[in-house]
Amino acid sequence: MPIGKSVTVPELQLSEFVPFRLNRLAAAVSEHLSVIYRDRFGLEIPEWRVLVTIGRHSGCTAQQIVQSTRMHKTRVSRAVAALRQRALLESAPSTQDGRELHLRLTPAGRRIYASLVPLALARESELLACLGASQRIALLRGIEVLESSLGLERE
Amino acid sequence: MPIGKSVTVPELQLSEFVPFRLNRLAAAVSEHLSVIYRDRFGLEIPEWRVLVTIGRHSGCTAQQIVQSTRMHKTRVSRAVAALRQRALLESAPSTQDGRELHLRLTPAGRRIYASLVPLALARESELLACLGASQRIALLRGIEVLESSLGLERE
DNA sequence: AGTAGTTAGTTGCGCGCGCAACTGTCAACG
DNA sequence: CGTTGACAGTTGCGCGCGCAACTAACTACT
Repeated sequence: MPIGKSVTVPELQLSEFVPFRLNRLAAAVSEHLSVIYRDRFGLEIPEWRVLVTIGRHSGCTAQQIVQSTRMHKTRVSRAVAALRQRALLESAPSTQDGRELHLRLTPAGRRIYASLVPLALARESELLACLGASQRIALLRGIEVLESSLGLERE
Repeated sequence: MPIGKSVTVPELQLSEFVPFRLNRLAAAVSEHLSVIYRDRFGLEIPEWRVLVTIGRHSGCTAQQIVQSTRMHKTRVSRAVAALRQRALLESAPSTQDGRELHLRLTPAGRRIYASLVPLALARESELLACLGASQRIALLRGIEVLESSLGLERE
């Protein structure tokens, strides 16, 4: 047995720690994107997500938005209320299930959706433009593996 | 000119939209990690980050933590206050600059730090275990490119 | 030395979030 | 048919966050 401390204390450099880096990166990407939905249309992230989901899946319910976005149901509820307040969406009770509300965009909501989507997609392309084609594929593949490992995107 | 709609409205599937996926992934990873620092030690993310930073860079100032973590200075200030409250760190005014406070872990803080770091590193390894070696390298490389493209990790 | 501008850190305030509890509706079962 | 439990969606509450304003201390310039 050697004398003295033989164990080296492991070091944790936060800027190389993957969970921290992912959080910081996600925050920066959100900030980068927010000029599209916040500065130009006065939407916050929850509203933006709800708007986009309903725009793609007209007539869906809040519960479906909860499942697909993994947002808390109160967050969805409040985002829906805010969009309804601004007359960007309307809700109608389901005929089959009186608890559910089917959500649809109003014409005003569709107009915003139609102008927002191309801008957001362009912003995404712009974000990924710093990556080569194979780099981009590898990155997305890695994210995909992590997602399924963590049980995300189950539907 | 063709008759009818010739433009196809671009679609945005949230679950394939990179900014959304990054946010969702980062949240899941944080959740996955939080059992280490929250459930076992009652620390929240800001406290955890401050603790780890001071553990690595003893005597640093709050401002240095702000720069390296990119947290808002009020968040750092409150995390420092919480850790001081629990007697996990102590602060001493700088002799060169009376505005600065040099932060050090107390023995109790060092004990927590010493038990926390190996657990966190193990959790990180566990997270990345679903990736092959080359996949992992490619993912981290992609993250790195995005970080520098967004102006992160400037120091 | 005195003043103006800057910086480190703290604090009051409003707001959005998640939790827990609630209402109303549906399905199952005796 | 009435009761029980589950589910969709909303709301009251406490809390942590970021913003803006503040104090105190440093720097620069005259």
